[in-house]
Amino acid sequence: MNLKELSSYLGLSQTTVSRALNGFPEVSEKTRQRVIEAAKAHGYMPSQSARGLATGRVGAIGHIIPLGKHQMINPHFSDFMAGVGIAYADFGVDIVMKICAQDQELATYRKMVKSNRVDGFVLQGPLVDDPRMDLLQTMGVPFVVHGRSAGATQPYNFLDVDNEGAFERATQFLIDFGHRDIALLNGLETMDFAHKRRKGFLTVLQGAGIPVRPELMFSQDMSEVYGYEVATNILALPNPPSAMLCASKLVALGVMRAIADAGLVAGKHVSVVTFDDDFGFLGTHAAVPQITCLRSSLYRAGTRVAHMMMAAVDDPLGISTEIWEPELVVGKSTGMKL
Amino acid sequence: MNLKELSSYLGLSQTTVSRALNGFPEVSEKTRQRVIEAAKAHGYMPSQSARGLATGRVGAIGHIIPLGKHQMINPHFSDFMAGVGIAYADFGVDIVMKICAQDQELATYRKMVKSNRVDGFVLQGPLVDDPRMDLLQTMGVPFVVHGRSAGATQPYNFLDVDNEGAFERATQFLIDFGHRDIALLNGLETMDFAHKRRKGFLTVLQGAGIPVRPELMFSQDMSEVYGYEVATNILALPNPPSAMLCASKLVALGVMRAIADAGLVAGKHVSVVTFDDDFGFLGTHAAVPQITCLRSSLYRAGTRVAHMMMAAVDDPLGISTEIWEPELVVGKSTGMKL
DNA sequence: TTGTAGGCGTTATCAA
DNA sequence: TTGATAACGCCTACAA
Repeated sequence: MNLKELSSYLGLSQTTVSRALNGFPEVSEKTRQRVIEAAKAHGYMPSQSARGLATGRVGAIGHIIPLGKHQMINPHFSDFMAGVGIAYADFGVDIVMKICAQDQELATYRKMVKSNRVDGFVLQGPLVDDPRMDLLQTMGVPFVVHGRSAGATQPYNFLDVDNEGAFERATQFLIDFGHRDIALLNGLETMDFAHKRRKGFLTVLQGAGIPVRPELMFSQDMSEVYGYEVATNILALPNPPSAMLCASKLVALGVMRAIADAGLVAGKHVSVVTFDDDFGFLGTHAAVPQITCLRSSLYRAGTRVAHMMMAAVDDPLGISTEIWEPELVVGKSTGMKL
Repeated sequence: MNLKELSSYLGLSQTTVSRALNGFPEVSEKTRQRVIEAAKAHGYMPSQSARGLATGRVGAIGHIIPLGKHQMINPHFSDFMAGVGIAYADFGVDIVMKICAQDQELATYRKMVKSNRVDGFVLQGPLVDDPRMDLLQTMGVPFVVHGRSAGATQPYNFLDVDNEGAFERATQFLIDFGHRDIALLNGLETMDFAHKRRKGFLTVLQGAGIPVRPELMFSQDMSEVYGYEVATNILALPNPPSAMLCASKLVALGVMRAIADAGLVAGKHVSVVTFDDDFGFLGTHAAVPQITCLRSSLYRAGTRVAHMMMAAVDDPLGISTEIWEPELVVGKSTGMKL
């Protein structure tokens, strides 16, 4: 059933039916009701291709996932996407997801724009210097960044957590407990978020006059194994750290395992603080409810970004930015330095 | 740049340019080259909306993810999607991903079909009795199932692993080691794969004349915590199992943790076998390389399903089915019953 | 308040 | 081998 059939069935013009369905004010309420009912009864839905062609809006937002950056195979990503997807549903918008080889990323953006596949993009995992913003800005396509990019030259829409401030607070929190030898198990520092966390960490250390120990600073893809191996190694140092600051709960889980394996107790012999993106499938809440963390919901970030995206499509010129402050949740993994 | 502009630039008709670009044989090689070069130079890409309207093919496959079934927030899902996505790229096809509330699932399929959003669907996580197949079959939409559904009435395209056979082998493997008290930590048995695994498990137990102990059989959403808690409980039984069969590496990780916490050694005091979907982000290979497992790659399954999907779109009547046999990889988590 | 007619960018049919 | 021309299904001035 298409518009033509539906309207001839109703004895109305396509125009009137279209207007009735799209909520135009000039249609009489009586006609509108009749149209809406008939549409529902016959299961009429406008063809997205036709509508896209006519309006220039295709009702889809692009999410491009370069494989090999571990974005896809990664719970942080999934949780965020769930939030985005649920919010899009309210707008009748779809996710067009494109998974591509890493070196095809920019080309993929270009193709999707040229072929008019989407009305805009959500960018995830921004780097310190990220070429995507420039590309999309010169192409004139609306986009929203989850995170920020320190190297950006023009204003752009973004939603970020205050990574720098969060790690300042966490570091200060540990210092207040008397810790001076603090390890940093950061994410990859080409990523903007990790760059900012490192910055926050160093700012507070230096402010407190604590010498930086580069051998306690790590920057890697976040995984359980990474946490386990690094923690195992540094706990075996002649002068081991008394506290560890982790970039992800995944990493912290590995750290906790290493601490246990070393016969130590977290919160007593070693303090652990982690950034907690608060995701569900590992059941980490139940497993290790006790880790002190900076918490921010990726799911909620996703829904918010989706709303910002819709606004950006409606008004390509307006810029909106948001920075969220993570909550510091004190658990049992932190305590006074022995 | 659109077709009209490109063709007038070339001094050719739109028809000829379109034909040249789409590989029609009647175009002279010389013209074709000229067209292809100009198209590349100007970055021309056909509008998908227009093409979709003209051909009826929109170049997109639907993946509908009901939230709350833990599909999205789940590494099994991600790994499979990565494979699918990479394979689609070769066909110039996109994933249209729709995340919806659980009770909206069937309605969402209907809407996407009616609005002509996609050329077909990939179905994941089929239940023993799954209404989706019937729906899509009556709507006449091509689809491929990753997995199977025992309750299906009509033939359909699917790719599955031999879950029943795999668990038969695993169970026999443990029995051969002298184990008789074997726990089953299965996935949710409304899911077809879990149903089949249970069946395989029971078949072999009964064939060997080993009494079934229902208090050692569990069926839940697969997570680390599930494995940990169940294993902790059953190891404390007066008559604990000497072996455990897990539905997922996530579950097995929890089991291993519980075994360690109980001061036992896997492969010595307790044998553990797991289904291993072989995903990467947890770095489980490095962390626990030793668990005996039935292994099958979700990523490869994804690429295969994508190819089957493309074939199904080209020939909506042809049915193709595939069943893969997982590999039994013997690790150190299994040994003779003490 | 409703209808007519043209256009969105392709592909497909038919003729040259 | 190429080119007019008519769809594809919808939206939207403009007219009534």
